Amino acid sequence: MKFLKIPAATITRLSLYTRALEVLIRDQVTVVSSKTLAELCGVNPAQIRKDLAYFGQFGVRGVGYYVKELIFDIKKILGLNKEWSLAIVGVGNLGCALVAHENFSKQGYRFVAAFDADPIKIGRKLVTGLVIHAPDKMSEVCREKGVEIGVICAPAQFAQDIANRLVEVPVRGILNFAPTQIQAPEGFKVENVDFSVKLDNLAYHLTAG
Amino acid sequence: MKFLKIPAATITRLSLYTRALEVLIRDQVTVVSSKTLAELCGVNPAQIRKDLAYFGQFGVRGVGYYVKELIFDIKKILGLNKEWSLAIVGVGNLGCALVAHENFSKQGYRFVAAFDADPIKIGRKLVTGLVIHAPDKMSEVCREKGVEIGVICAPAQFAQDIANRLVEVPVRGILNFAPTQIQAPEGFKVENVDFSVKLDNLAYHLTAG
DNA sequence: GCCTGTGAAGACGTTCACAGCA
DNA sequence: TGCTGTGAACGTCTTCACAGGC
Repeated sequence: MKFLKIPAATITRLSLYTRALEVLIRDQVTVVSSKTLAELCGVNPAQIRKDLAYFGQFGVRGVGYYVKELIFDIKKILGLNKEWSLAIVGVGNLGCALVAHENFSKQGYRFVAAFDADPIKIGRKLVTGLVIHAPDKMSEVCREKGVEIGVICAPAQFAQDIANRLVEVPVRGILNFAPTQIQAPEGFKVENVDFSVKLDNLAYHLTAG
Repeated sequence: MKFLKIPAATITRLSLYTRALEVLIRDQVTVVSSKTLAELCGVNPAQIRKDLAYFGQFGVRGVGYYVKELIFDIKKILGLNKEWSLAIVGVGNLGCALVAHENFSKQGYRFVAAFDADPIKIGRKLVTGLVIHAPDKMSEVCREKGVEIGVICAPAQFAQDIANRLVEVPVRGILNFAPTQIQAPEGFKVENVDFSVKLDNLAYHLTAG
């Protein structure tokens, strides 16, 4: 069923489903219905069934879904049955925190390279042992380390420039923490993590609603 | 026009518009058309006009929008014409990075309280001078400091418990960085900042697309 | 009986196309 | 002429409702 267009929201939800399923595994639950899983994720049961239906049939009628099988299948769909190599660009407070953050490694995302424009930082090591390189080493180091995803964690005014370098390397995708829209070539995937926008959303709802 | 339902995506875009407008102000641009602004934000021009139309009429036909007026109006809509008081709960690497992050203060978001369950951290001060309190002081300290928004930056397994405390204080909204869905009472606003999910999205697109 | 898988219906958001106005 | 403001058309996503199968 891969040929029909899959909503972006479906992919995001699949990611949430794996989390809920991991909790179920920890609790020794072996089978789950779309109804139960839906409650855990805060979505509609039909939504779950439809999301899964884009990729095949994973359940047993009258029974539900086998938790371990389902999580395996979803992870395979998402491409989480491999390790992904990341590079961090900009190792300020936030960048360092991300590299050290255990959620990434738990999920199979490994930081294998680090870059910063600050001459004082270049050559120094992060707590993980990762050496900080100058930005002009980006192509060389990223290719050598097989970097697939670049994580931009620099001030907004440098973000586009960094993105251009990452596209040139080439890496395959970018996770952008800088509060700015990044232009990238057609087909090149950029995901934004934008907490200012989320805060503004809160501010709006607390003001108006 | 406040009585008709406003799409969540509209609010998110308003936030992006302010950013683009701030760049225009820096570049001394005084008037902008929906077409130009749309290009800067990567959206459709009609989308911008429709988004603004939910809240009134801000442009001049045949001319466009006056940049300074428009940014003022949008900020007012979003509730950014005041300062917001935040509390950070969980001052690990990421929590510290957020408190120190200048994007928050630039936008009028101030961290006025900090909490952590680690006994070693309690009583210590962050680089900003903020004292770290024990979680059981949450009600007392938050009320005293007038905290409006709680920022959860603790491991996933503690997030719901922290959220419950924050709801009890009560704060008015929650920004959640923990990778888990938080249950909150009807009408209580929770925004999630979820970089694992964003990475999973990248992984999917790099695998399938 | 129970729960999945799925076409059809409904809700929602975006884009078009043009009327209205400087 | 140029650009906003907006109803109508379009497309997309979500939910319903039930057929299919254990």
